[in-house]
Amino acid sequence: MPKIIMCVDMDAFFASVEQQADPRLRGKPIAVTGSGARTVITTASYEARKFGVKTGMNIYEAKKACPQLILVTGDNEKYIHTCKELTKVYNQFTPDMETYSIDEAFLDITTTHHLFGGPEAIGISIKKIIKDRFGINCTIGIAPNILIAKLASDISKPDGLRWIRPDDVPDVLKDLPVKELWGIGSKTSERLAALGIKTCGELGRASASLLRNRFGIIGETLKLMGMGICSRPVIAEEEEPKSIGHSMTLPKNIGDRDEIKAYILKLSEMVGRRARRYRYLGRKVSLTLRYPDFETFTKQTTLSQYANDTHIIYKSAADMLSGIRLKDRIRLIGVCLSDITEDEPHQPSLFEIERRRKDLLNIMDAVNDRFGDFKLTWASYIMQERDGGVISPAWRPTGVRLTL
DNA sequence: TCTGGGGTCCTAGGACCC
DNA sequence: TCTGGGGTCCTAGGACCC
Repeated sequence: MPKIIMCVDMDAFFASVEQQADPRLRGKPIAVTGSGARTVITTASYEARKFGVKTGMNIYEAKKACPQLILVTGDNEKYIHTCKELTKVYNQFTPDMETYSIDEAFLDITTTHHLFGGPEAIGISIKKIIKDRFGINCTIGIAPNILIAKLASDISKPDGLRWIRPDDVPDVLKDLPVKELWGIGSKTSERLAALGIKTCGELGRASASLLRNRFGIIGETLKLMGMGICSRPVIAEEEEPKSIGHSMTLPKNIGDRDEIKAYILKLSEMVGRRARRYRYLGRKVSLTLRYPDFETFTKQTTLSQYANDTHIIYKSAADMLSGIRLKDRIRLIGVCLSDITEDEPHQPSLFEIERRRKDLLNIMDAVNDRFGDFKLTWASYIMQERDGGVISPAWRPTGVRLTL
């Protein structure tokens, strides 16, 4: 029996939430941005999109496209709150629900839709509840699998509802550019175009061995995607994270290593604190740097033991920095902890506690000695300054991805 | 007043081991 | 009187997603 999967995608989520919160913004071209000096557009309202304002644009570009654009600094708590409320709505219709991102969810309604009058009736209900309760439009796609459900919602935005039944799939895909499929980006579509494959129809008919030769293990998956086949299930349980990282574009490019290290310390503390809060340890630390010309590179090192201590993360990242000859000033710094495992709860011995306290004090002293300019203390600089705790669509309502 | 931040997955080459 | 072959671990980089 074919499954019935629903994709619920909020329309211009952050912008819609802001317009709902402030009636003066309704019907106007607005854009939500981050808080930094060199931020970009996170979400543009549909009124702003008409002028060509797009996600990822810098402020200058966006204002050029739409001079009357109203900029709103994102308020993550609002979006998280709304997202959590939305999951409650979805759970009225099925327990088999995956919060894929902050503004998108997959629902497997295969075994529950008959209780509510069928898939379309559920879609209509969800749209109405969300509109009535939160004042937000959403677009819903219904299909035999996630790939097609997502496509159905993508091609029906905004404020749409589309059910692609199994028999309709070939027709929908026949002339659809491959780039429209979830998982096929610009590079893959270019490589496919070089093989004369532009539409999903062509991809579905392409030679499996040719695709395997050119694309390796994903070759067959590509062909299946072209045919509208996808076996990825709706994953209701939150999975363990694979990495915990933070990065920041600096207010100004910096070349001074001590200044760079101060940022590395701050990012290490953000990473360590999040890992500790959710009881994860990691064994790999990576340091990412970006030059003004946007060249970006990463150094990674394996720790001798799993850890989530700020100073261990900091030390390995700072050591990696020492081994790098910088060709220019730095525009972005990132610190990431990966190879994650759960922290086994255990009673630290008195010895351990004492050792940790000493380590902590030592590192603080060392840091303060070195970066006296920053008047660095745990309380004043690292702990309190949070940079708005950027929310990303990779965020999930519970668990470690709660980066606030 | 150029270009954010959070992730996942895959590949490729080298070191090292048997 | 030339260089097997499989496996794992490691680092680096890239594609893709929201």
